[in-house]
Amino acid sequence: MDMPARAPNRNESRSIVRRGRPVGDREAKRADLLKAVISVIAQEGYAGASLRKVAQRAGCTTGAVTYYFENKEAMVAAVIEHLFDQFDTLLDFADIKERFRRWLDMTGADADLWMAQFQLLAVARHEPTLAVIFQRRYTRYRRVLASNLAKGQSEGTIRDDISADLLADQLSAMGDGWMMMLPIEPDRFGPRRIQVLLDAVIALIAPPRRAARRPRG
Amino acid sequence: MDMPARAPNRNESRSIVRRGRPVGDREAKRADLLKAVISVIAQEGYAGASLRKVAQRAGCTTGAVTYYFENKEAMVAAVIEHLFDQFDTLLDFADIKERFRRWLDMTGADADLWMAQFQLLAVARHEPTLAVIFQRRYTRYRRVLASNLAKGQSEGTIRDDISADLLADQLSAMGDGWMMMLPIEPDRFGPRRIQVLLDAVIALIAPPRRAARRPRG
Amino acid sequence: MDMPARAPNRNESRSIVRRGRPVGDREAKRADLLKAVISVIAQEGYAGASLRKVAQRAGCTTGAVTYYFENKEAMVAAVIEHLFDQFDTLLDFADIKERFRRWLDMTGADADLWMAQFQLLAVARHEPTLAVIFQRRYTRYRRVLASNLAKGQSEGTIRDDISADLLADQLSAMGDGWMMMLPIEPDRFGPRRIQVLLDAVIALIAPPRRAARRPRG
Amino acid sequence: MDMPARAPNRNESRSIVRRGRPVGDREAKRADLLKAVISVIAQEGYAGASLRKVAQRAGCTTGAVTYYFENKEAMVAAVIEHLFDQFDTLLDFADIKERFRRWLDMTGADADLWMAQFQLLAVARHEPTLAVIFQRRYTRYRRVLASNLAKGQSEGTIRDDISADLLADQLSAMGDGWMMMLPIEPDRFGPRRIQVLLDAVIALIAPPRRAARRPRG
DNA sequence: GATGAATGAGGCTTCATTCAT
DNA sequence: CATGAATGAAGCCTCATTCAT
Repeated sequence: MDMPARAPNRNESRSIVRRGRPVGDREAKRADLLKAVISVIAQEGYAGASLRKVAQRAGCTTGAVTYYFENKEAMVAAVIEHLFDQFDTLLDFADIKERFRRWLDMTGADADLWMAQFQLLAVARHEPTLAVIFQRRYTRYRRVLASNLAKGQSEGTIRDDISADLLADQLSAMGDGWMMMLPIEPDRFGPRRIQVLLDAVIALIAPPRRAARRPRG
Repeated sequence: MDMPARAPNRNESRSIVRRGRPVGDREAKRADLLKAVISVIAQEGYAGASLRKVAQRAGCTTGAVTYYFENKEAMVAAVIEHLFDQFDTLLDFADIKERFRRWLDMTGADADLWMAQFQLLAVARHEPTLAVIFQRRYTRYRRVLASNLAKGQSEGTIRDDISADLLADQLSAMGDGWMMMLPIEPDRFGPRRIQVLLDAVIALIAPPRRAARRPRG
Repeated sequence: MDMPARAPNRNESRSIVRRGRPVGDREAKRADLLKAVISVIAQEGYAGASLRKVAQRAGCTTGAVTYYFENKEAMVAAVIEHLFDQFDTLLDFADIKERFRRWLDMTGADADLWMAQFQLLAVARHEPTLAVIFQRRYTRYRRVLASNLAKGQSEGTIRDDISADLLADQLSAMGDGWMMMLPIEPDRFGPRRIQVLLDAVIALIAPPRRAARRPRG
Repeated sequence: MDMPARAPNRNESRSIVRRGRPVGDREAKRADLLKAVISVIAQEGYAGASLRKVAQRAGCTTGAVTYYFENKEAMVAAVIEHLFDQFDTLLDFADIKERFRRWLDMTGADADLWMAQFQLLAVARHEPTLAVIFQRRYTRYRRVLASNLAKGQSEGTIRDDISADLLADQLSAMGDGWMMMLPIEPDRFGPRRIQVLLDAVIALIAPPRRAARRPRG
């Protein structure tokens, strides 16, 4: 029988332990936990993101984590959805330059988001459940991006010799590639360098300059 | 112990090999093990790449693996070097189109290499020892790529309104981004689609059309 | 990365810990473990038979147990087979009385066997893998018992108004029932009482006295 | 706390029930919970009978279970008493054949009772508190059975060469043995086979035929 | 030179239990 | 009355690593 030894009397129990039903709002606590997970994954890698460590960072016990998430897998899935929710806010900025600006800001301020995203992408490769989420949300992301680019093309601010669809694909991949290298070569991604990279992207997708008319004599 | 802990680069190791003497089973066995590691990482993810599984795939015992590699970390380091050795062969093709062609081939034939590379990149994020290797070899890779692009610029086959250095950075990132999504959305990367993507890249870095518009006129 | 902190140097390690390849015979050690499992199950019940406790009783670590048995389930399956192997030795005694005598002895000396058997039977109810083993071996057991009884019937030492098959079924069930109550009411199963019970069984399956004398006429 | 920890026997509880007042939801809810526990134990085994699952099946929260039962142990004890209350109804049928008939019916209709009984018997082996209950109630059960058999002996319908006490013991064990195998080999216990088994039992305890031929003359 | 038995830490999960609300 | 958030121990298992043979 797996009845553990009697729980100690109240006198015996650790003095400060808080038991019983606490106040908190369920959703709020869940959000806190998600933040803790992202933070741990970003800073210690997915392999280091044990439930214990997550609980520790969130300031609760392991049991609490498994109380809010059925599974580790479910927890990670929730994290991925949460991350995309954050990234989707980028899409609200129709202007392509403004969006890159925002992106730039996030790289600095919410670096954890990118780090975690990258780690999870690697994990998702072998976890079909997670892969499905990535497919769904990435597809949506690229679709919006493409439609923005198409608008830019019709306005003449984006080159139109490459379809908006392909451009979206290329830009998305480029962003991912940087996100990927960012943690490995942080020195390469100081604010100034990022600015330069973004400018180059703008140039890359700009319509052929009129200047191009006389480049070579 | 008289065996080297770190896997020397190919260049270094070549030079130390005793001339007249057969290279011995040691190096061969090590190479077999490296292949096994890559295969396991590619197919089961880094998390699934236990020494046991590696040994199993290589058809030997766990002891053998720890005998040939001082450490798991040392083993992984050796794998990374090995992977870059493979990728470096891409750089032998000076022509940009030809290189993309090769890249395309590798994506299909040696898909394991990409998968493993991606997995290890994620791991390296939190393993300074491994991160250093990536920095060193990536930098070298981009330098060669940039010099190739510079040559293309001077020959007028590559647009020169963006510095070769930045172009190399962008292309490298784009390639990484695709490598990253390839395992997640394999359907998006059928041979035909890849062809289209590569054509678009060529267009992206080509000199502005006007030049292209009236070569035939 | 889940490389644990470096293992401590030999100097630091616990003084008496034995590492490296030991001498023992694989099968012998496995048998020892099986005995430990039976002992634990018998004395603490199946619920109390944690791998930890088994290892403790066997004088090794938990890891060792999982080294010898792929699973807890596999371990339990091995135990069941082992138990039936022991019980099968009972079948070597063709004479019905002699067999009961042996059975009596086992009840006293190897009481652990019965206790464990009972516990495992309860568990098997909800573990198909284990249930299959019980079915197979119980069927075999009853078949041999029935053939022994049939021989007794043809020799006139066993009543023949009930088929040997049914008698085997009844006796087997009766034995199981006692095995079941034995741990609950040990006081009811002292040597003397068991003797009485067995005598009663002999009487139960003996040919009707008068009828045997002048069968039908 | 003013609620009773142990579940009183039916007889006892009946007497304490306040006369004029409605029995209240409390007892009803408790009974519902008991049914849920039995159902869970029968279908998932004792190991699977967590408080959570019980609550789930009863359609209430975990807290409710611990509210109605001081302990898991107390809950289980209540279940055992409840089970014996059910079985005791068998004893109301003095006629031996009629009782077996009833027994047969229960095997089919209330199979859960047997399954749970068996599971709990295994658990009780190592839980003195529970074992005591089994001893008390089993003893009572056998006493009534023996007195019934003694009556049969005096009426000449039961063989009298074996004491009623021993016969009760044997029959009880046989029944337990079948109960034990029933979940393991359900195929062996179809309605027809059970009928045959019961007939054989009747034959087993019947007086030697010759006597039966000329009953009392 | 190679093996593989054994270790022990740590990961995920389940569970009975407590108690503020 | 009744709930359900939170606890913390324990269970099973996997793994990198060590080392006698």
